[in-house]
Amino acid sequence: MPRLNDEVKALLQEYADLISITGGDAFRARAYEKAARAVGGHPEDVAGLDVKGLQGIPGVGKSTAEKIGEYLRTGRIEALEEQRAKIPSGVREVMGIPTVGPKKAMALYRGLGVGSVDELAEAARAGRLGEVAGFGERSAERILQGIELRRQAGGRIGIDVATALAEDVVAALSAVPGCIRCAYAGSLRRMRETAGDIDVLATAEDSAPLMAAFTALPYVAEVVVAGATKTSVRTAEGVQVDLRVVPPEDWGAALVYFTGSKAHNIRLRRMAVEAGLKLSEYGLFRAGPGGEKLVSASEEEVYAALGLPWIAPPLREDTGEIEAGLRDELPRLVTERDLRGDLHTHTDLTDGLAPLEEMLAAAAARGYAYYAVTDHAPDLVMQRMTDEKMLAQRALVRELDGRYRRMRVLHGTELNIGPDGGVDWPAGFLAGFDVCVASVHSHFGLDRDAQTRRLVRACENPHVHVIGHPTTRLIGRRAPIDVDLDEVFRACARTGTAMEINGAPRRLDLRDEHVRRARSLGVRFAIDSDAHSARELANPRYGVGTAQRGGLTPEDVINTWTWQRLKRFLTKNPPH
DNA sequence: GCCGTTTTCGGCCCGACTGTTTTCAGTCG
Repeated sequence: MPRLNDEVKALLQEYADLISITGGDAFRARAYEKAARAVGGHPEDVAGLDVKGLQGIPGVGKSTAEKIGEYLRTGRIEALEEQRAKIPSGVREVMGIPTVGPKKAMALYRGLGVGSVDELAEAARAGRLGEVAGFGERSAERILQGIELRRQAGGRIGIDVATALAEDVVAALSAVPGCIRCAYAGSLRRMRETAGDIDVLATAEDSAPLMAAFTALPYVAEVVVAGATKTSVRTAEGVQVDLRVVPPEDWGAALVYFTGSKAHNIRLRRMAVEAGLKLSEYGLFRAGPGGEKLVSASEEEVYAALGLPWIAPPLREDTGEIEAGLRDELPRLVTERDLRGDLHTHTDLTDGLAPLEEMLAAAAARGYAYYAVTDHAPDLVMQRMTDEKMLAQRALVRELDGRYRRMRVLHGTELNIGPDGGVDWPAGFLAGFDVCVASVHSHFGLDRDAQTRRLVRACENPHVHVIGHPTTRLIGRRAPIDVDLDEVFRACARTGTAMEINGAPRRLDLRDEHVRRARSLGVRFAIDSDAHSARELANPRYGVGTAQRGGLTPEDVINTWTWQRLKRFLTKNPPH
């Protein structure tokens, strides 16, 4: 299920981590990290490459290529196994807690025998961390905060991982003879930002072949439940996948039921009861014993029988969609097909993996009408940006613009919003960009007032068009900054600055509820990929999911607009 | 370990922040 490149990426990353933990050469560790990233972002499948071809991937040399080759041949990497034998795997998990890196993880293991996150939490609560040199009260506190953040994520998996797995299961089962329909449901269909497990629904006259095919999938590690209507498995990565097979005539009711949400379903059932009906996963029935089945075959029929239009899954949270449906005022939700361009992307001039030409070719293949290159600005020092490099890139962009018949290439940048709300360059230099995204990359700990002021000031900058990943949260890893979002939204609406819905699966920032709120205050949005490789240009599908959950229409999203209209927005004259 | 209009060795994204130190190591972006 995971692309082989992702598997290899994970192994190389693990190898790099183990080198760091065991105190190996930091540059060697970095080399493997770099290779891991490069393999993950490489457009070509590594399975089709020999050692020579693997070395064609930038950052992959002889040694790494041989290790990958070994893995493709034998399914294991000896050197990695040797490293694994040295240290419990839990130490690497401990390293995953914010503020804990390889050195601290090792110190905790050596000093206290901490070999798992649970043991770390226990030691921190018991006040034992102080026994290890370099740890004090504050660090124990921050470690516990980090663990809590992870606990809140609750072992849920990212939407990208879940989607890939779900699509693979659906494709495999759809190919089984006798399978009439198959789709995934649950929170994933509602486009929630993470998934706890994966629900797959299928119809067939005979469920046995489907169940057999399901449990035989190569990545199934354990069969949790095996029955005629429901089978649950766990993958090697620990993800639970449930398959339910229903008769073809019950597809619609089952799909409604298993898509949820629970709150939405409860509302539907209550409406059914009020109408003298009964709704279950088996259909909509007349109430009472032996009540006749009215409809069940399609979602549309079920909703219609309750007096509702079909409701898009991302809206099914009982947050007003039922009422809107009854009034026939459901929004025409924005879709991925509505997107005419991407306004936040990177190249290898900063921390992207692919050169400009490769990103442009991939963008053009997506059918975009416009595409902005927005590499990092100099205040993010590690990216080593200079005026000269940026201007040289601009010259190249101007040259390449026009190479693609239907796609306009825009030159932009991702600015850094400083603690006081200032950005990297003075107005004169900024004026040379077609589009400027401005984002917070530092000073995450400012207090609410300061954080709000800095973002408002960034909005007020006439050269800032989009606020990138506005809350800077990383799902399950970093809490959002403390900021008065309403104040910032008002500033956006007032100044004609768009809020980004960053489609990177670990960000999804703004999130659904903020989107809803911002829209009500008159804010416009940009759904961007923040791509650091050609593959990540597909990220907007997740951002679109968030936008749909927030009830956005194409009108709300500036990168669904024609270039003519977007161009006017980018001149940022306050509307009068 | 990778890489070279610095080319087969000697570099490797650099600076800020944090908490612990009493001069700095570790982590992060």
